[in-house]
Amino acid sequence: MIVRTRFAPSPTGFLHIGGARTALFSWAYAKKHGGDFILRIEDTDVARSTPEAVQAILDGMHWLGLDYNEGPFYQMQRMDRYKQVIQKMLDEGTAYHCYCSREELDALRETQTQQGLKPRYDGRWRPEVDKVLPPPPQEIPPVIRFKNPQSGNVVWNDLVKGEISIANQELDDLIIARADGTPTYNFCVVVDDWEMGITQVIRGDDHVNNTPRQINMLHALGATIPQYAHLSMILGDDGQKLSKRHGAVSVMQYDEDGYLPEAVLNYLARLGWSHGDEEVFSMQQFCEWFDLDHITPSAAQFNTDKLKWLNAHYIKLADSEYLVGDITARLAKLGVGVTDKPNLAAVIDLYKERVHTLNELTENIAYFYQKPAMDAAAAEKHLTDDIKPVLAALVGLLKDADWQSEQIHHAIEAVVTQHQLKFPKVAMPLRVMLTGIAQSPSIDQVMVLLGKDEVLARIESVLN
RNA sequence: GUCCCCAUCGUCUAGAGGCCUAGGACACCUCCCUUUCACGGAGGCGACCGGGGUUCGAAUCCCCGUGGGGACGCCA
Repeated sequence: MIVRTRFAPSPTGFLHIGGARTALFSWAYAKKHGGDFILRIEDTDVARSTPEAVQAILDGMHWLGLDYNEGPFYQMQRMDRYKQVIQKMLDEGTAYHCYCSREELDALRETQTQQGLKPRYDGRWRPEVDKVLPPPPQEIPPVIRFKNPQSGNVVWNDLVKGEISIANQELDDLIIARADGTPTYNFCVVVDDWEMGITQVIRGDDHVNNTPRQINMLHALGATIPQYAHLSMILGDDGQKLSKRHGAVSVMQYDEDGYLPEAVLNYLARLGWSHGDEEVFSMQQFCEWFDLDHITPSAAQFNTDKLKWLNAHYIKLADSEYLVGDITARLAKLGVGVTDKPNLAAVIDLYKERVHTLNELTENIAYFYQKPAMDAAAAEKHLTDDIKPVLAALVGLLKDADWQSEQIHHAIEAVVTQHQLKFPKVAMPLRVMLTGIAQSPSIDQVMVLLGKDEVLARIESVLN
């Protein structure tokens, strides 16, 4: 049987890190087994779903490179089909009308909670043999409920958590269609997973409690039950639950913050899943290795430091020419226009082994394209009066130098020897004058890229 | 409250009864490299939640406890 997995977000916000990992695992599982990965937008909550959120999810998927074989399907466009199935269930007696008002339900819940009971529908409109139902009140438009089995257990072998068993007594007759006729989440999922031929449902473990209800409905429809794999949640860096109020950010924020999708993907792959001691691997390798057996059933705390480490790794690996477009855009955001004088790819080459994010890279190289503001503390420490004559002497040598890093190095060596100094004594003030700060790559290489005119101009503007 | 789930270094994890004196990675510390800062290299620190079983033998299996999380919507 061909593997078919799906990612089914509701468009009520951006694609966050947890959703991204769920999507990644579903995607990888399909790839691994040569199956299909389907994107389904669960937009039946009309009040909260927005087209912007749909776009945000699509953008996130695209940035990560999670492509889908089918979809996106929109549940709102499948209303007719849901209604047909509901009618079928009504006809077959596996669903029924319930005329409870919201107020009545609220009151019921309150009493149960006060009594220390689990709040659930008491089945007052559930038809039974020999049970006499009251006449339907005219003023209340009914909802439709699923007639859940009342005894026995629903048991499934969760591909991540192992066997899970929930008693039907714990479940109540859930609403599958609202008073206005629109079907609800648990029902749409059932119909869609069934009709889309989903073989493995890989989703967040906040759905564990929905699973027995869905299995019961699947049974009522005579559908095949897919396998389920419930992924544990991802906690924030501080170990706290991620929420809109606390720490949850769009995956696109990582783009914004200077992370490469390769790094985010690799990081997410290792969060809750492992393949022995492997830490760094491509998505192709991941798809070959991926399995549900090695997913941790416990929640995982996000670790930005490790993500940064991976990001640094992928930045080092990245082709500098390839990064030019991205870095140009990031520089523009800082108000820095790239010129062709120092070749940007060459500048990136010089810096990409030293940074953890593309933003860091961008900030570090800005001085190549605009005069840097000089760090006062660094200037005070290194750019002392006694060194200025030495620098003036260096300027003289530099003017005649062939502009290669070796020649520049020789020039510095020459003044260093002549004045009986250590190399850093001259290199440090040069750094401060040229880059604004006391840390940079080899100063001669910086000077090569900066160009003779610019180097002399920056030095002389300080000396004069 | 009820039900469900989870539990190895600070963090992500390896571990399917003897391979465990518990391995790797991030972070941290030390040293090396060095023209500063990084990068890189070599070391170091650091964990099986507690208690009972089962077994010749348990991080691994079972039970109880404790702690954490999730779910209990005409949200998804």
